[in-house]
Amino acid sequence: MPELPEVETTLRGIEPYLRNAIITNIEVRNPNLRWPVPTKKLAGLIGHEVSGTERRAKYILVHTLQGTILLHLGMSGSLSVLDKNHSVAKHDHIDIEVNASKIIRLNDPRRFGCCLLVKPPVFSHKLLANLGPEPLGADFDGDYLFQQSRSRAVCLKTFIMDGKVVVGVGNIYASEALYRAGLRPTSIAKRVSRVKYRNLAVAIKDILKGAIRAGGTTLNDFTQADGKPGYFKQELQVYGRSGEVCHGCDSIIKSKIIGQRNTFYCPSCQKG
DNA sequence: AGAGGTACCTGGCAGC
DNA sequence: TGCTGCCAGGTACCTC
Repeated sequence: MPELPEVETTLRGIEPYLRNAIITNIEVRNPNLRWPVPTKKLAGLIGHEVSGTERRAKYILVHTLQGTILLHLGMSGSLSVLDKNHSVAKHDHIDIEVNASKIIRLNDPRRFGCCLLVKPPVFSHKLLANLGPEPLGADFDGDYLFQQSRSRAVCLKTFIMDGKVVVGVGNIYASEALYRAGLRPTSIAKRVSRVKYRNLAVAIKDILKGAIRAGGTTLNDFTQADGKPGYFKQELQVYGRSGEVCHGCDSIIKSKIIGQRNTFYCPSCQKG
């Protein structure tokens, strides 16, 4: 479900409720996420104030002076803001209650997400230490991609989905960015030119910004923190469209498994 | 070092 | 209606 735009959309939805809020309770109904949820350690945050929130890659960080809650939504997770005492549904694993009035609720059917407590220095944590640059940051551009790719014999799509290269480009937006840049997902990363990487970097930024503006992509079950769907699905050019006509020419969109993930492209528009 | 495969888990859907 | 098999937005970790 969530790629970078969905995580960013989620953070924007919950941030107003967390800003300077006092954590008044943390309820863990099911600690069996990707890694065991440290219920007791999290309880140590009760009574303390949220000092800030941020996103790094697809992680949401909720800072307090006692430690940082590190949240990941995995494939199927979502966070929503609800009134305290809102009824509990299936897969509602964790509630973070703030100001004794609202709860930030994690629902994650597949339980690939995580909720950990990290002590400073937060960015030295194993999960954060080796991440590549943010795609929307100034240090991510075509020259960087070109330089990183010189020793890489993997498919271009696998390369841009590698979190050590750049974070936040998941399966949907990888296909979309490659389409926008006119590049074949199966091209070998180290054989792609600097000029093409410049186009690709711009395409990645544009796609992600557009998706954030639309509130993310809702395929089956993604909703923003207020329960509304994202509207980027209408703007998808290739993802999920195999067998349909390309919006840019008369060709039929194809799909191919690359790195165990379904990949969509136009054989005519993407020759690079 | 880099490439490729496996594992974690539930739910929805197509096909029988 | 119910069963089976397949697919799904992520990514750490293992082996080669």
